[in-house]
Amino acid sequence: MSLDTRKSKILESIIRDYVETAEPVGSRSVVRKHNLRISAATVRNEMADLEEMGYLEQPHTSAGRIPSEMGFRYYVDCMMQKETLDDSELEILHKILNENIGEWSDIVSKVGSFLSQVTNYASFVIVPSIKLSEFKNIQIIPITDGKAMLLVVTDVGVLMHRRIDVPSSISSNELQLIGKAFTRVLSGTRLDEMRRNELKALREDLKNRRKVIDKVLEAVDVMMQGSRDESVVINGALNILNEPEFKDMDKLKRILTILEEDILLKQIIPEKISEDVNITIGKENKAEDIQEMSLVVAGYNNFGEMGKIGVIGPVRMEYWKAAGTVESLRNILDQLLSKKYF
Amino acid sequence: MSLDTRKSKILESIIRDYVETAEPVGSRSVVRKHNLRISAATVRNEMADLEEMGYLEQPHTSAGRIPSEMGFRYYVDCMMQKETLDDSELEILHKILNENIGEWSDIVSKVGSFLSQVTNYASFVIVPSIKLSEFKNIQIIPITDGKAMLLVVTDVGVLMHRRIDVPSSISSNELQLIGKAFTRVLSGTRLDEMRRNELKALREDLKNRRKVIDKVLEAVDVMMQGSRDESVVINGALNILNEPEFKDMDKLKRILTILEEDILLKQIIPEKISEDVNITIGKENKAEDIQEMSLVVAGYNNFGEMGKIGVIGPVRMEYWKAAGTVESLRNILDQLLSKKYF
DNA sequence: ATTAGCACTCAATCACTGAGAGTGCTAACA
DNA sequence: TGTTAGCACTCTCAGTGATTGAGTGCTAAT
Repeated sequence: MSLDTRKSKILESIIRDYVETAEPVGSRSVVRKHNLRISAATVRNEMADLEEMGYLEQPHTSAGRIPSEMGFRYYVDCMMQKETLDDSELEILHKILNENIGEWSDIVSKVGSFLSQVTNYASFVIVPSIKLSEFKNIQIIPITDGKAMLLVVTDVGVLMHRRIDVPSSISSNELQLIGKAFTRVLSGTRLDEMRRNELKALREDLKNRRKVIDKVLEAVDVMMQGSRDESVVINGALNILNEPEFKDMDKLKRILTILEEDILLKQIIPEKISEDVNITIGKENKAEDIQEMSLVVAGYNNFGEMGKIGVIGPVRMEYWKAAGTVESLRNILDQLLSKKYF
Repeated sequence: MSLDTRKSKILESIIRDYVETAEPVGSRSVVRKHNLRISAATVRNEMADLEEMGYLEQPHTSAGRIPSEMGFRYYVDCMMQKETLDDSELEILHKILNENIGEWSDIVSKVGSFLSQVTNYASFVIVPSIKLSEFKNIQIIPITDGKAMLLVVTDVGVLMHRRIDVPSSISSNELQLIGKAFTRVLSGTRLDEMRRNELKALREDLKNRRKVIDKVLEAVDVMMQGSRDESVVINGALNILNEPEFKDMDKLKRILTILEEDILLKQIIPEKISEDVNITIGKENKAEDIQEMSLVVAGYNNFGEMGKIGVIGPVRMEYWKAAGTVESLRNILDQLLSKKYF
């Protein structure tokens, strides 16, 4: 259902006012602030229409109107212009990205922190699990008598390390040899296929060092378990303290608990999202706990797997800004990753 | 100044009641709940005395009394019996510690999480910087053309890794050689003394690979910067949402912001602490931001440096439980570390 | 020294009121 | 026919007593 120009203008005015002030918007202030050339009475009539259509609602008879979730949905679908990063923001972003080109996880956390700062909502970045990447190199480095460090480098450069016990009789050189043997056999193998592979050959190759091999396999197994899940980086969760709709302690606690716990957050974000920026508003969210919140999510391409980046905030959200910023940052992540920089 | 038995009993009753209910305690309820064999009127007289001495205060004339910070201090210094972990808690703890003996940082975060769960306050563990440990082993592992991973293992087993650029002409073997050369020269050197050391000799040794060496040194430098500071692990910050004294949004936000930011938290914890469990109550804290909170901190021995573990909560804190738990966990950390398990 | 009794104090709660914001409706107007 | 001015109406919010009840401090009796 489409609205005529005037109704659209009024709806937009109300949305912008309400998002800014968190107060119901009256007919007078619509006319005043957006100096439309019509009277408050006319606006009142239109507002009554919009309410009947379901785009607005009234907290009580003598209050102004606030946009319904359906109203926000209409705005997002039919009227919204994404507002991209302005020059000063871009400058900050580039400064951040050039600062200290460390691990990929550094970039992710920096971009996430930037996102939450620019939008003033909680941001999240989901980095897909690395289970599909390949072994590149395996090393065993002695630490002390009987202790060694197992290092695994994958083709996308992710490093996993874990302490293992080794017989104290074994020499540094031998450990190196064992590492090399592993590397030789497993190099190029997908991590999740490792078990089925030529471990027999490896055992054969190093049959007199079965103990170390077992330890290594055990450790690799634990690593796999640890890296099986996607990881989540959350930033700016405390931003919701600024939103008047969460002055209630119980609500606040529920939401903050979710925003603090990676696992809980993951369960909340829609599994399937489209290529574009995805917006789910209030009750559109499946997860009960966040039916008073909105999500703005985009997927980025992380070595073939889909990662996700987005913000979570109140239904009364600056969707235009959030959507624009999330989209920009998604593109930046895509770009950084496609460079094969890492 | 010491109190007679009856005054002590009354003070303790009031403290326990107030800590539990967060409400001022009246003379009647003191008699009732702790069935003392004296009348409310007598208690009133004693309470008036205690107030004059500064151990109690009255929010307003017709309210009961609440313990002053001085009252808590007296209780902590002269009356408190630390309440250690009970059997079921100990069982949980041991289960947790046996679960998955991974990195030292895993242990720290598990112990921290346990601490916050048992006490219902925010817990923190400060792990001292590793700058005083020694190089053990340096490796350079090629990842792709022109990219390699630099690995540094120290004697206490801490691993640092960082990607570096290398000339794409260089071979895997050569990288290994360079790593070995570094290891040979730097092994046993304290990390913070590295710069002054025989880097010249190293340069001589590998004069044709100056570029790689510079990259490595640069990377090590960045690593040093990153590991110069002690690290902080915070758990259960949201516990303060349960405390009625923080229903005020501004207060809440100030505190939570501190509890979210490692750096801010570090600034708050006293530099110098004694061997025993340290308790600072309300305004005893130097940091202005937490003058409505109390700290319970103990130091543990982390390879010769002092680490810290503790909780932060409202002045109305269960000091007996907090102090006992912090002390127990400090001892556990000490024990784990002295085992040279890592 | 302890206690019972009593007057007193003060926060918290509730009902009431007036002000103000905003609406819906009606009638007049272009 | 669409727009507007005007007005009565509704509902929230802030402020004002009035009331209640918990708890005290003091005094006089034990």
